[in-house]
Order: sequence, then C-alpha cells, then structure tokens
Amino acid sequence: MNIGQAADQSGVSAKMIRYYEQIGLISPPSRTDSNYRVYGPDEVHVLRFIKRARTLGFSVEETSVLLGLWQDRTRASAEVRDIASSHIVALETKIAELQGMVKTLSHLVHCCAGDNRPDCPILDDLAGTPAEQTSKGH
Amino acid sequence: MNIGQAADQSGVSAKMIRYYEQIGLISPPSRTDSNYRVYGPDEVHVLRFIKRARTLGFSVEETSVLLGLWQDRTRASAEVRDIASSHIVALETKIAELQGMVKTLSHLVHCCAGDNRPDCPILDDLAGTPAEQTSKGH
DNA sequence: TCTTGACCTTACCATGATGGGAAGGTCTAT
DNA sequence: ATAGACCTTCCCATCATGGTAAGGTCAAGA
Repeated sequence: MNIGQAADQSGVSAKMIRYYEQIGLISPPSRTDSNYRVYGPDEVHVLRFIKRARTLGFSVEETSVLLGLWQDRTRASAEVRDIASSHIVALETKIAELQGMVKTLSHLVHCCAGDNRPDCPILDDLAGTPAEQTSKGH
Repeated sequence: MNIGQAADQSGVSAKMIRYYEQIGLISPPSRTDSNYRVYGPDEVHVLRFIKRARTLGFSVEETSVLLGLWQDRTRASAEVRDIASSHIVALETKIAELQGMVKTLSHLVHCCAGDNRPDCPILDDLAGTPAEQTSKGH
C-alpha cells in the first residue's frame, strides 16, 4: 500500500503521515526499490489510532504516550484513565474560558443598538470607557 | 514613556508591542535620540483596546478591524455588532466541539476500571476495537 | 568618573500541527 | 511513447507568542 492509500484508509493526510514519521511518532515503514513508502494493515491501524486520539483533542505528545500504552500489553488501565481524565479537565478549562468570552460578548451585543448610529457599547468596552464595564455595572 | 512602561500599563508585553507595530496593527511611535520608542497615554489606550479584544478571543485580524471602527467616528454600531455576533457564533462552535470531546471521553473514562489490569476501553476505542464504540452501543 | 544593573535596540530561532508548492522521479494505462 | 497520477525531498507559511544573543543607553551609587 502506498502512502496515498494509507492516507485514504486512515483519514490522516499523506503530508501528516510523513510528519509523524519525521517526529518519531510512528516508525519509518519499509520502502520499495523506488523508495516509495509501503504500508500494511498494521500501520493503518496505528494511523487510525492516532487520528482518533487527535480528533478527541489529545496533542501529538499525549497521543504518543497513549500509543506507547496501547502497545504495552502490561500497562495498567489506570494510567490511561489518568491521562484521559486530565485531558478532560484541560478541555473543561478551555470551555469555561470560551464561555466567559461568550458571556461578556453576548452582554455587549445585547446592549448595542446595532443601527446606523455610531454609539457602540462594544467598542466602549474594548476601549475601557467606564460607562459599560462588562460584568459589574448594568 | 518607554516600551517597558507602556507594556506594564497596557498588559501587552514589549515583545508583542513591537510585533503589533511590525505587522502594522499599530503605527510606529516616535523615537528618542537614542532610538528608544516613546509612548504616550493615547498609545497605551490603543494597546489596552487591543489587549481587551485579544482577551475576548478576537484574532489580531479582527482586532485590527475593530480598531479601525473604533477610530472611525462615523461608523455604524451595526457593523461592530455583526463582528461581535459572528465571533460569538465561532466561539460557540468551538465550545460545542470541545464539549463533544468531553462527552466521549467522559463516557470512556466512566467505562474504564482504572486499576492494575491492562483492559482499557479507552485504548480500545482509540484503536477502533468494536467492543466500545463511543456513542452507539451501551 | 567609573561601574553596575536595568533597560532598550535589532535579528534570528522555536513553538504545534498543518497546508502549499516546487523540482524531480516512478508507475500505469492508453 | 506519452500523459497523468502518483511518489520523493526540501523549503516556506501559518498564528501569536516567547526566548536568546549581541550590542547600545541610561540612571544611580561608590
């Protein structure tokens, strides 16, 4: 199987497959006489694993650890669960942060007439004009 | 005022002030004879505006537009509100995406014994092992 | 006056994960 | 034989930020 087919079957672009190889996340595959990379079902399986982990928001670094644990027959599931749990915490922190932004912005948008007049509480807030300070006044 | 003081007063690092100048987000300040950048209250005000916009998750590009609108006395507030509104949509999309990840991961973590045994539904899911496919079975 | 330390300057490199493109080699089907 | 679809490596760009290095400047104190 060439890299293009491996890409199609795994959902990881050829570009990224080469990158993952370069950074050592996956091991270099064998090559044909003409230097083409050759992949088999096992390699594609690994690529799918990576794809799934990335889709779940794990960094490449975390994915690398998970991959190691996956290939370690003797690992404790607790180890994996800890990684997943901290990842959840990180995601939730990020979510809370974004929600804070949405909250502030929604408030500002709600206060903005949104017509042809130049008065705009959103800009006033960004500028730090005291009139409409995010979450206190009002 | 030197760049360090402007940085302290605006919350934007000196490094970033120079960067914003370089990419044209802010205009080059005047210089002392010894080539030091000189800032006044107006420049700091602009920097604070930028800081606030970035904190609210606007990209530098969007911030640039908002800055232009801020400085345009005749702009319609509707224009600003539209930018803010689309930004809210983008944030909410991102939030939903992260929440999807959390949901899937929470489910997996919940299914994982987390002990010394190697059996791990989290890894099974990543590997695409049919037993525990995220959101369908169970 | 000299020194020290805190500031400033520019220039370059790194991050993380991805995409784009160029220049050239290979394979397959017509 | 040729066209077109693949592959190879190498370099560059993104986005916003931080770091570092080599050198200039300034203010305060001995």
